[in-house]
Amino acid sequence: MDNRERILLAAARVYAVHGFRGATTRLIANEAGVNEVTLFRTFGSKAALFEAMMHAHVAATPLPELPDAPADPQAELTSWCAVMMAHMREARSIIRTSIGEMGERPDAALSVCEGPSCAAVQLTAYVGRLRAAGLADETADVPTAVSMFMSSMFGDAVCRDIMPHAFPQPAEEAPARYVDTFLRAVGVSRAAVGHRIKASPQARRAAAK
Amino acid sequence: MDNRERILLAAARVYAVHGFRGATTRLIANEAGVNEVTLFRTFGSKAALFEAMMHAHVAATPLPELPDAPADPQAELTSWCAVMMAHMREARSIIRTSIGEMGERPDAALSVCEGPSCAAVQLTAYVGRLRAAGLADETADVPTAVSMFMSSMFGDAVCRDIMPHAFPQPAEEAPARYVDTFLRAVGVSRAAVGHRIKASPQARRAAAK
DNA sequence: CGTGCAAGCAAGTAACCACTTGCACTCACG
DNA sequence: CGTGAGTGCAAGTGGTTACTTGCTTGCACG
Repeated sequence: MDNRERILLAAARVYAVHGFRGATTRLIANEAGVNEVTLFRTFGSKAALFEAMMHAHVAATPLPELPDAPADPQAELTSWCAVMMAHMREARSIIRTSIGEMGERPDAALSVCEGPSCAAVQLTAYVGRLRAAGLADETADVPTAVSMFMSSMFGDAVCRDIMPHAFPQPAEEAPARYVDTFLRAVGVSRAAVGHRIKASPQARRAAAK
Repeated sequence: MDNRERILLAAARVYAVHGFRGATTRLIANEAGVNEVTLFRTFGSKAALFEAMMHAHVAATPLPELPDAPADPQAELTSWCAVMMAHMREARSIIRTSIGEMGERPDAALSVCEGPSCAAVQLTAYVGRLRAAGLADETADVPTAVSMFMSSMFGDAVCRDIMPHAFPQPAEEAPARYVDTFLRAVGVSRAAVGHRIKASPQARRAAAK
């Protein structure tokens, strides 16, 4: 691992705890085990360093995907949700700090919210496919359900460690429970899914993969 | 309005934008229209000023209450939810900043989360009363539903202004829609409520108030 | 061997910060 | 009128911060 990478990782760690103002170049250099001057020679300025850090961070976390042809919504959504939450939980300190600095540095917060935004679009499209396949209730308030589901995932991943009493179920059970409640809200019952999967050639094809 | 109050309000405004480190005593004094020295003579130190500011802030926002005897869950929860969200939305900048400084100043974040925590307890108790009155499904996963509902309210109130696309419904419709989805999740249908209210003397008493 | 590049080290600079001190002013209250 | 509390103003203190400069060291490569 070269110095550049070491500094980027150290900057992320220090930023997560102390914020932009509190993350002094001295602290970062110590954490990275390099001389403070090296930091300036490599990145030019503190601001440039943090820009590079944010960019590297979002580039390193790819979104999970939802299948084009839904076969088992409960299982597919649960694993998708678990991966999303794991990503967000891992970055929770950086997310919190970035959101907290929204007033001073909007760019950081916006780049952090990019991932969840794309995920919401993905999820909405997936529910659209469920509907097209006749698996979801046509009258459900899908936008509201999606937004509540995303809020729950985000809130759990980012806040569980600081206010654990707000999340009664154990962390490993949470994705399945959120998905369960979400599916009920958009009118996808287990019975209906089992019934339709047998009836729908599209779903049968997907399940056969 | 005396100087002390003026400084407290100015401190809240500056803190909401710049955070603890960024909220310099000079900035606060300018914002309050007083001399910087007055700030130190009144509060002693910057830390003491912010402690007083946080204390004054939580003392100034009382929680809304849910009725002891549920009569119209949909209406009661919607107005409760609207008041809660209005409170949180008004303090959203301070909430964001405090949460962002969790790593450095845990006290601030915890005092900010105090209100929503009490609200969750209130809500859970209310659903318990719905169950006791035979108005809610005994098999529903109430803790998960409550936690998702709280996350949705919190997320909407705190994040809607910075990522509006994540909240598709207009702000004024959101409480009713969240409550609707929540009630479905805990098995309270409008039909069942109407039916049981006529049958339950407890509910009739409450409705007569 | 010599050349050049990357890195460390020591020191310094200009700005900013929380906080202090000393003095002058004002104004209600006796 | 006098006194004391509350405030403003100017200046300063010690510490921290981002960033710079000048010099030295180690090491790969021709």
